[in-house]
Amino acid sequence: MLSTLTDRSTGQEDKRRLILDAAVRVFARKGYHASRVGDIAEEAGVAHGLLYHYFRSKDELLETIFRETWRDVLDAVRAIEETDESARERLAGVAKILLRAWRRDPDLVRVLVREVTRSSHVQRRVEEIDQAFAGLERIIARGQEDGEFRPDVDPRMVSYVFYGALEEILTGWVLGQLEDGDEQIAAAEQTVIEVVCGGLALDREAAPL
Amino acid sequence: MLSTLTDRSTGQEDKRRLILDAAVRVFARKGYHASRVGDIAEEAGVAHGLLYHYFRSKDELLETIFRETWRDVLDAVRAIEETDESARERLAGVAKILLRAWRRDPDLVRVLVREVTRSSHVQRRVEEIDQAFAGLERIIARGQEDGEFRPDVDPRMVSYVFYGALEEILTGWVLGQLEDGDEQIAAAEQTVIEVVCGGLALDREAAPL
Amino acid sequence: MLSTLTDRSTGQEDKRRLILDAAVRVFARKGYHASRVGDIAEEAGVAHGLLYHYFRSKDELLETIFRETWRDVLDAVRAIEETDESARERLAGVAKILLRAWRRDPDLVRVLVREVTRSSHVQRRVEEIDQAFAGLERIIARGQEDGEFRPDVDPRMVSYVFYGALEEILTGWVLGQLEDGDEQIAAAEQTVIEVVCGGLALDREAAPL
Amino acid sequence: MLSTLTDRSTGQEDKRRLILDAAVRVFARKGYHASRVGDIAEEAGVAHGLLYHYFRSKDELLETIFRETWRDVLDAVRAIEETDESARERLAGVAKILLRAWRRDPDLVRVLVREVTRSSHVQRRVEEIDQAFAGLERIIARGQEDGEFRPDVDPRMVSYVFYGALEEILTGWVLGQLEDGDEQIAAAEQTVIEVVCGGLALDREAAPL
DNA sequence: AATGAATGAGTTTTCATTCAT
DNA sequence: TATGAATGAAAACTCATTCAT
Repeated sequence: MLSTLTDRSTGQEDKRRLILDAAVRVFARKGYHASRVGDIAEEAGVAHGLLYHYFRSKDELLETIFRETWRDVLDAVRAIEETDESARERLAGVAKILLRAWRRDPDLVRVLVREVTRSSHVQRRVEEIDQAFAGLERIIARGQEDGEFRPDVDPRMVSYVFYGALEEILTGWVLGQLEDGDEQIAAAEQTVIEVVCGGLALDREAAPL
Repeated sequence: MLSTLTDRSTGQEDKRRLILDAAVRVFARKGYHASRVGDIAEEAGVAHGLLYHYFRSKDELLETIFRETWRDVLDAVRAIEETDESARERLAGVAKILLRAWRRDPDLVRVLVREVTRSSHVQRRVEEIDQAFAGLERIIARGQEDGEFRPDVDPRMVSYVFYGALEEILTGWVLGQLEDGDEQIAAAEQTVIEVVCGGLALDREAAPL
Repeated sequence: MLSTLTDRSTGQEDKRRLILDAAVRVFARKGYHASRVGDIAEEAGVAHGLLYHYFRSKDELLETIFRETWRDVLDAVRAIEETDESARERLAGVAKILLRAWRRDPDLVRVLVREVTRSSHVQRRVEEIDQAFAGLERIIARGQEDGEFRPDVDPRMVSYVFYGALEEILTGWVLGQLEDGDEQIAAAEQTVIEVVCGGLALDREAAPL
Repeated sequence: MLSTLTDRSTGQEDKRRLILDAAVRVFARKGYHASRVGDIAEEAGVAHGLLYHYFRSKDELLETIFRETWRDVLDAVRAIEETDESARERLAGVAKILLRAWRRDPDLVRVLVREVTRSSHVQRRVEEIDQAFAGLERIIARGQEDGEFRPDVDPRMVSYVFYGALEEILTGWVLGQLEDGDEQIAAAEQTVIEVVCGGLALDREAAPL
């Protein structure tokens, strides 16, 4: 179920969803390129021709997975933006969503991390991703405006630092190079927040390189 | 020239190197999958059959690019480890090497950033990459032992945060979503160091999530 | 039509059969190795991709030709085994089937004779061939038990002598080194039977080498 | 050593012979088509380029093996023709040479049986083979003239029967479907002679089919 | 909606052969 | 003689996509 990432599952299991979920599993197992359309159809239990009733191409399948997932993330980030929390709490919220996705739906994360995030298929980072970055940037900028974060760093750059940190940890889990027990996942969240928000704290300002 | 990444160019231009360099250019231009073996041979000015004299397959070509590049990075990280600098200065050194690679050899960075997924898929993150991570981890752990960094975070996890931040910024440049003027490159270095090392500073210790 | 060898043609002409028949013609014309998959597809009037819908490889095509042909031969040999004829008459029946195949379907015989080596190389002589040999052996052994043939020779060895004689004659025809008019074909049958069955006659027993 | 077939080894081991012998071993092991020129060169311990000093092509290598072997066989058959033996003894001599070759040089027989005998490379049966057949035919015809063999069968056809029987037995040994202990080899010789010469005996004449 | 037979463009790889040294 | 780097023709096979049913 795609939407488990942010837990917005609708429960409806039509053929389209069947195919999409099968695609996630197959892509996770063999990688996008090594996955044949027939594999996905077989996994979904339908004829491979049917796939083309719902999706224009194999590529669109991947892009759809991508887009739908990020739409959820985007919604979640927006919801966080609308809370009354501190910037630090907001970033912690985002970290929690992304890192806990690994527990919720490892296959999906596997696909997103391995195939999409830096994919050259989806030539330009899909719009949704950019908007998630923009959300992060706004959270950070607001933190600066509110005097919570030091104002002398570019919030856009910091959003890259923050997102990159999260993604690298997910990658470590995907590739099995980082332990991913419940404790480690919690520790990961805390470390990222401690380090990044610690580094953004006001009294750190103007430290000479 | 592969070795420009860390400036260890030997000047020798044998056929093997010729092919490797051509591959970097072609992969950078069209992406690994869209690059035909014939394109690479043509770019190198040799018959495509010769390619198989030096490399087992198109895939081994990519793997070699990864391996050789990371071997250079690894050497550079080791050299940094052997200096008398502070942990912060050492991390700054690593950041400088990785981020300035974008200026030195954008094609190479383009390939490395865009095809990481393939390298890690095909051959689970080359050993050299792991060792570079281990170097980062040692630098951080030493910083903790020396009382420069707070001791309550897992150095391994922090190495992921640090490396992820750098990689994401490179990705931003590769995808054209982040400005990459000389100023911005310098700013990127400073921001990463400020934020991460700031967050690792001693007085940040034990801040509640 | 493959089955013309023993005249069991069903008349159904599905694509699979179309391809198989085309393969026989093309292999007969150019030899297995010199035949390109595209040639066969063209001869069959289908796209070459379709070939892989029905057969795993070019090799499986040849193997199938062998297997199906020998299955027919096997059936015919079994039918002969079930008659009330003398051993000599039974062997004559087998000789007739194999030698007259040259008239019925020269292309098929051409392929079988010229590519035996490949069939036996790739897949150690199809099971069907072995069973046909076993049938011959049983016919001969029965002839010995019934007192028709001398009992002091190994029936297995004799089946090789008998089959080898037939195959060599077919080879002579295929290579154009032996005349193959109707008369000669009849003479070949008679000669093989005369010589082999003559040599197996009871009063020949125990002749010193 | 090629010439072991009829034991005419000269003892000289020049590079040409080295390559030829290596080729026999490699062809025997992997089959002609699967054998690469490089394999043969490696087996011979020379650079593969050298092969082209002695032979025009890979094909000529096979043809040479073929031709040289059959020249030996041909000489042996001629020697037999010049003896004072009976036709039966002469045929026994030929059978002995061919069947015992399996013991002397199994690799060579393997190659001859699997790659050449019905090969489509050597489109036309090499002249030497034809001459060996002709020798057999003369022996048989002489047997008929001398009143040793029945005159009512075509000697040419009988030479095919005789040779085919021998070749099929060799094939059985090559493919491992026939036991090839010393006893069995002797039995094979005896069986072939008993059956074929028995069938050619005078009193068998005119038996109705 | 659903099927799966049919299509055919597209590319890596192999390997015999050549040739400069 | 001897080497092995260099060449390039040649072909099997894959698989996304279409479409008649």
